[in-house]
Amino acid sequence: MTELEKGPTGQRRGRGARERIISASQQLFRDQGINSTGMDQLSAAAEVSKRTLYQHFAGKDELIAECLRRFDPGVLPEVFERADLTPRERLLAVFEIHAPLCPFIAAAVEIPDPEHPARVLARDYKLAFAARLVDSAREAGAADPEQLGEQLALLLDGASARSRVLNTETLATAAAIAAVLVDNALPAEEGTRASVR
Amino acid sequence: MTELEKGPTGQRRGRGARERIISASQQLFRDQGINSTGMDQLSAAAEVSKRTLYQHFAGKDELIAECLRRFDPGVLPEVFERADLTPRERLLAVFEIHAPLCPFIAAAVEIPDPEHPARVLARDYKLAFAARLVDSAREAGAADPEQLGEQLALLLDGASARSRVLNTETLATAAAIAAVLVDNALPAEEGTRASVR
DNA sequence: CGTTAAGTACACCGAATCGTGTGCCTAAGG
DNA sequence: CCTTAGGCACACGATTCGGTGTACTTAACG
Repeated sequence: MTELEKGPTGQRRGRGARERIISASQQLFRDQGINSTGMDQLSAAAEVSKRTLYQHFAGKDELIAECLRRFDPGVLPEVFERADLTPRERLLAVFEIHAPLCPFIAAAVEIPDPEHPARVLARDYKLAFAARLVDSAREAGAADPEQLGEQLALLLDGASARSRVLNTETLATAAAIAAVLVDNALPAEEGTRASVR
Repeated sequence: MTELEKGPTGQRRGRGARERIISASQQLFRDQGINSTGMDQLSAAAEVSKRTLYQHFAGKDELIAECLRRFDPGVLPEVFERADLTPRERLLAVFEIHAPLCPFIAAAVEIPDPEHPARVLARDYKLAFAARLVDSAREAGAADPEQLGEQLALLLDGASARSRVLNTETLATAAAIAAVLVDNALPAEEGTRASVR
């Protein structure tokens, strides 16, 4: 995962401060929230001098944005690549992945300014993700792919937000809804008897 | 609404500082976020001396909690009382009300500590609201009222969170899903041809 | 009238915020 | 070897944060 840490590859000079900063930030932002995490605490957690921190990132805002940028290749996207699943199964597989509060929602709520780079990024990500759902819906033969994709995206965000408030996992509820929507949107087919759970 | 403000009723002494504080807080918390709103700015906006502020509320935490407590009698609950609607229509009417980011979700995301009074309050509110949806679902004759109520609640939270991230209204998407769910959960009936919009 | 409670004005506190300036060190690369 | 870039330690600064202490004014009630 960190090819800079020990291997003499790429710009092999440093001791990999940048990577440590980003991963520490992602963790702290997730566990404590963005606003509740100070730059001092952050540099301590990353075992990086504060000076180095500011040599890599112009400021906290930029650091936040960079953290969000690195989240994409995390977990979800690979679901869309799974060839062992039918398009229909792929749409539902997204609702099997349990996760803490979506960092993009967190950023959008914690940061008031809609023009903040992190919020623009969050918006872009959500749009891109919905687009992927729409594509899958189209592949699956949905009657109205745009609508189904947008609907599934809303379900995911709902589960994420609601889980945070209730302190309880609510993904199963979203999955049940998704099953209904997919059944309704796809032309009648065998296997429609999918578990509503 | 404010019987203290001018009328010589109750503890009719003060000039109604408390009410001004709360309504100013609700507005600022909504517009700027909780963490981005300082007590100084708040006392200025409420046209109340900072000292008075702290004579009414032991601290910011308590003020936040009180603000959330006052949100309930706002808009939504009255939908459940509308006798001119069928139970079924009542379930769907909830999705007609456009609003900014739900303050309870906002608090749950902005405040890291799950034991914070405001977060406990948010949880309680969401549970109570879902319970009311469940009741309406039962009245409407849903096959599984608990499930339908919980599902509709998730849709509302999803629309709220997603609207914040996308900077776009997404309630219509949630309403469309709700229509499908209600149609599926209620025993076949005339009028099932409700607009999916 | 006088009492009393509500509100005011303003300075002040320690702690935390993001961010810098300075000088030194150390390891990788040629 | 020496150069050089990445990193470090640490003090500092300006601002803001939530919250207080003190002494004063005002208005309602009896």
